Amino acid sequence: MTSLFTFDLLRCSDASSARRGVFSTPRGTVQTPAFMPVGTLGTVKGVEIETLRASGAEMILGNTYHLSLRPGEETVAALGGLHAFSGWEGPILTDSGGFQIFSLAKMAKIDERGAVFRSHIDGRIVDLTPERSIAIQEKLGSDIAMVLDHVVGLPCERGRIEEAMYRSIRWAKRCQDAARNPKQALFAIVQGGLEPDLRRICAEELTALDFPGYAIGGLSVGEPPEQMYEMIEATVPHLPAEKPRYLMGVGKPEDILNGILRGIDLFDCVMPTRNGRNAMGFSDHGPIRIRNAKYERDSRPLEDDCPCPGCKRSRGYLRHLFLAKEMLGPMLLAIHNLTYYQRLVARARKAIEHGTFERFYRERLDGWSRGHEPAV
RNA sequence: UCCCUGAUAGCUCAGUUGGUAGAGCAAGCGGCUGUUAACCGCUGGGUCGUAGGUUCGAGUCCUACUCGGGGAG
Repeated sequence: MTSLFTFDLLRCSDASSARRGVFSTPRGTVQTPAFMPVGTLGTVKGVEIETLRASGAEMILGNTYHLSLRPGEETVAALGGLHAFSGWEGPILTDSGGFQIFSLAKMAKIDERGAVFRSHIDGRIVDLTPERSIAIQEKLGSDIAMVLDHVVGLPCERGRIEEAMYRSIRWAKRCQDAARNPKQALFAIVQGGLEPDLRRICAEELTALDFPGYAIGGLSVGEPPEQMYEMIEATVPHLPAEKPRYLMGVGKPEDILNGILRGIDLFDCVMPTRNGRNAMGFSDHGPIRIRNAKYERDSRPLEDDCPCPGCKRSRGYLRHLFLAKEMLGPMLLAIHNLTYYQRLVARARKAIEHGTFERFYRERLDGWSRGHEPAV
């Protein structure tokens, strides 16, 4: 496993925990810090493969729970695995279904064995255990599998956080024992809510189990961003420096830079695609709500220097597409946002290489907080 | 010429036995963080066709008129 998956640190910042690395997998390398678009059902919604590649994405996500319900991991395997099935030839990371235990909690019963779901599609019972999650992910054939974890919403009383955290460690061990495929790396997930000492304990115990990568989970589930940043700071020092660190489900552009500043290497989030479909475009000047009337006759692109296909059109045109409910509107804004996120992490990588990341960080946060651009 | 029927928000329409009006869509704005989301939420907006009458009180009842739809001759 160590030979197939390597993580090389090219440079670590002197002034912060930011670091520039390369994560290598049998299906290609990933320049870090990296942002991974979310492709829950074997597609990054509304974005074709070449476009996704052109946006700069190197690794994408898939989801164990969703794909096992539809079309089913056996079907994906029969069609050649998730890569052949979807057409994405680069690295794929599959989430374990742990987040769905949380987000579909009304339909799930959780105990030490695992979680029993009612399918959100047809109400059928789904039995998701650590072993089953690994078996599904091996059938899907992703390059990185995630351990099944127990996520709790925040804020939450310490007792429940602690219980879920220790259970997550035991489930991580069971996932590790169940994993068979040497071509698939298994990442562990640190839980512990907003309790710094629980975060530390979890990080240390998982580190002792020696995983090829570590994720920080259970954040951006209701807590203010400052608390999320504090939890990253409480966790990162207790993770092995030579392994990639993945902040799950995060986040807004400012969250990404705050994560990088604190030593995170990998990010994923639905925000660029979902918010894009919902008519919000990201930019260096903050969000652009393209439905707003002020863009009706705005001939400028979303961003002047963006190479994405959406930025070959005017804001007025993009607004028209949304008001007319044309599917191209959501597609173009999703593509723009993915491109924006990729350009953001690319700039961050360059800045780390040049030893100027902290300045880049301050300039960007300042630009977003000013929140407006020069008048037309 | 007569009879019937309709006129309520920008649009299509609800409005119980009379107690000064609602919905959907549209519009404006906001939210979205390991996707149950091309989704969800909030807001604005109407001298109830016009003029009279009955009534304590009329979008609701009566009369006339205007405009639209249907029918008879």
